[in-house]
Amino acid sequence: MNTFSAPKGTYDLLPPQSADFLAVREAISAPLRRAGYGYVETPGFEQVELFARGVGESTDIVTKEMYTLTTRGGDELALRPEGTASVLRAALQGSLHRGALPVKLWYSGSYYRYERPQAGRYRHFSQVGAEALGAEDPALDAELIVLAADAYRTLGLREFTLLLNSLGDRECRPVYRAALQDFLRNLDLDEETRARIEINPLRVLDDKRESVQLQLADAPLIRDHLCEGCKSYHEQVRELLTAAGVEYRDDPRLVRGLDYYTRTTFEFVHGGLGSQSAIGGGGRYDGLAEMIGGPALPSVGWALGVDRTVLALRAEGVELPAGETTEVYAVPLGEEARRSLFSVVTELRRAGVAADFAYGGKGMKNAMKSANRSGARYALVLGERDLAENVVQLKDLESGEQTAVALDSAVGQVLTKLR
RNA sequence: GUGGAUGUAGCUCAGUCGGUAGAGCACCUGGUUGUGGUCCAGGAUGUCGCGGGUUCAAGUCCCGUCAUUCACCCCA
Repeated sequence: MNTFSAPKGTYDLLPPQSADFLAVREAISAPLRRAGYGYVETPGFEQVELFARGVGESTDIVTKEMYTLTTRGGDELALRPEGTASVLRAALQGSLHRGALPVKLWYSGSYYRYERPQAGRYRHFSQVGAEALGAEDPALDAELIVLAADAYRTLGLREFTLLLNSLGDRECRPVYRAALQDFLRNLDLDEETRARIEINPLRVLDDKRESVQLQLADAPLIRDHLCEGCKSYHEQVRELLTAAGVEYRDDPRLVRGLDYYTRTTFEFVHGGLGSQSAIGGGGRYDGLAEMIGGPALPSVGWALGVDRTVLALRAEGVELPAGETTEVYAVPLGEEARRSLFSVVTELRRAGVAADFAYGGKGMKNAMKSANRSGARYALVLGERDLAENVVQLKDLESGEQTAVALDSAVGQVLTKLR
């Protein structure tokens, strides 16, 4: 038995399932690259303060879910719990915001949160994200949402819903916040929730407990408190989405767990994951750059959960196309054959053919079994008899037909057969 | 942090009333001296999560513990 196992809440990605993850990352990122988003990669850890100020001191992410550490030099660091704060920090540090705006960036990586593991919730998880920095334009919000929805569709995902809301801006949100607090303070709630009313009242709307939801029926909604600017901005985003054929559902209660969101807020939810239904989400964060010490830089972005998207695809029974499969499998018999065939395989690979080789000195029978399992269409069999005649046996594994071809024309023959 | 469920072969699981373990799949060997997928024959594999208790006897009953898992909370 293994002495070690992956830490709680983590898992290893192994073949063949790992191919699904690569396919999901590719399907999400390819459209971003085509839409002018450049690749950005930031460290796996940052100063704790960046997340505390960026994500929000009052959020669960910062107060109880970060993996923090103190270096020998005394720096307080945290494994990144999300991507936006890091990417914005990197863009500011690299002065990208001094060039043409918006700056459009995409990224893919691992994130860490210390939470109780559960279906679709891991301590180490994988996201692909996109951020568009430095422009206040409803079309930019719409662009990102359309790119995400289209990526899901391309993967074959069907049963997801896009929830849309506006959280207002620094002008109208405080007014709403106060109105909501007045309402919430009169409800019958537990101590922890009462505390939340004072720190982050909007998040109370997100409570799933029925006893809480029943009391929230008449809660004031942000949409009735939006200022003219926010109202018109949100309306434009909605129109652009509709024009693009992207379906959405207005959800006036949609709140996100990160404090930096303003105006447009959205979440993609899927019913097949158990209780963790969000497969992706994001929104506009016009004040974040200033919160982490930069200039005003209105921005919008999202992150899609790779693990959760894979779970959603499995829940819908979507089969992703398999990745690279072996086309030709080489079976050598004996030392001399091994040397010759190895060169053939190398040449095939250099010519772009997916070729594999029976390593480990297997017997004929075993080697053929491996050839079969590799999924290869053709096998190349080389033994002493063939060497004596300077030929190699080219076998079609589907039909079982086998023909001898000249050893030095083998690569060409295989290429002709395959193409 | 709170609550529920489950831990038996590599995987999925069965195991009756307590009598020291079984199936399917996968794997290996042979049937075939140099030919796979099908078929046939044979084979290997277990700290029954761990520790303790009850008992003549524990995979089975009791207690503890660890792990996994689901839900709350929170979020991707």
